[in-house]
Amino acid sequence: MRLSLMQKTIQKRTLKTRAKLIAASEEVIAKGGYEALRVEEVVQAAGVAKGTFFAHFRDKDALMEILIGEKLNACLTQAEGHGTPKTVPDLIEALEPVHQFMTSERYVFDLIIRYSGAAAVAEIGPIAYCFERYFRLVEAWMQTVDTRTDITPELLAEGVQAFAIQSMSLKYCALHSAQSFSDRLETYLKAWLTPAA
Amino acid sequence: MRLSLMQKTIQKRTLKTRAKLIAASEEVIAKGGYEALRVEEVVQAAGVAKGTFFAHFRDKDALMEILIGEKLNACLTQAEGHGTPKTVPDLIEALEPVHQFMTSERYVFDLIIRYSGAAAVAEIGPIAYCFERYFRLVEAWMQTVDTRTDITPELLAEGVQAFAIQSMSLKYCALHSAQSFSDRLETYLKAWLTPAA
DNA sequence: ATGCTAAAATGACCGCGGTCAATAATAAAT
DNA sequence: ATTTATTATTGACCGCGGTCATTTTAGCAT
Repeated sequence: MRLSLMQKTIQKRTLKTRAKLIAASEEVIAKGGYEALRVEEVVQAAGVAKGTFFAHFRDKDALMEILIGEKLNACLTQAEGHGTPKTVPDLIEALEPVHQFMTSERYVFDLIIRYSGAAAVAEIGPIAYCFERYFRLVEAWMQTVDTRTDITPELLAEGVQAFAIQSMSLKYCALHSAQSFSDRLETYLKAWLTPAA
Repeated sequence: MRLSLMQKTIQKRTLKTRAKLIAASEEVIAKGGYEALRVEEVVQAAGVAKGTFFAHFRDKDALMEILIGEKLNACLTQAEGHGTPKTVPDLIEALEPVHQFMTSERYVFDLIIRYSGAAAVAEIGPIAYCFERYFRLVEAWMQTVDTRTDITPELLAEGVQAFAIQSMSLKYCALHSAQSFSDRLETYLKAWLTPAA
């Protein structure tokens, strides 16, 4: 007999259904992008009922967090493989895949920003995890790039993140479309990492 | 007879209906906050049909932009009245009403971020306008605060904005709740405005 | 006053995310 | 193999934002 405090056993079919849902979602997204995804379309493609979807994911955003988080992680892995950058342009180039994906769709950018923070320490979501990973990566790089030394690498990295987000935001702002994303970020980071006065 | 190219005349009742809708919205928000606002509740309180709402506002977000933009403008006016700040803590104090309102509700913060950029130069929305105003205000202050001089006040102001947003974001992140909003922003701004190396 | 036309208001309707009581399938115990 | 307790699935249903063909009203011309 099972003890009352035992954790609920997960049936094999649960994993299969979940995999079907994820696969169907990726199919739908490959066809029309993230924004156009409809839960009804996903469950139809997966061959399950609508209620099943919400038994596997808290809501539509939770699925998006997983899918976008996966992609983001792949981009971060790619960035890590770039080799430690030595200059600001090099740093920007190394992070390019990440920034590229984050601004691939307005919907994606907004969702990432919305879930970039962990609502509770206990349950850090996929995207919050990616932000932490981005931060740690840049922090490590800060010791190889030739920067100012009056503040900690941690603070330097937080600043890089802040300026990267600012630059991405301005990509969607018609008032500041004179400069390209890379140029703007370069201006910011030079001023942040190597101040002259 | 009216000419075909004449602009459509606006009837008096249009203004009255719009005013009723705005007033009803403010009432509803005063009761339960921005997030809990339901269009159905607003139109019921205003005594009009649902379709009327959407004849006056493109969508629910458009109404929110107007209402939140109004509040933001009031906060900015208050900030302007504070007198030109001379130190970083003073700068933070001067901007406090603005930051306070922006983080009064998670829903409000997300909406502000989402509409902070003007989608098209032609149609700059209320919130994008406030961002521009915030930026100009800080830019002007940059000439009185004792800062580094190697970069333009414009760039300095953009950085202040970026760090303010970063600090507000982290307010909603349980992983970084050790520091308070003001302390974190102060750390950022000191490093940004008065680098030591 | 009356007729006419453009503007404004209406509410039934739709799309889509999300819920939940009922039902089916699974795995363990006998 | 049968029973039983638990987990997974189902689909009718709801809430709420948004649409649009139809109706009502305002304002001008006669």
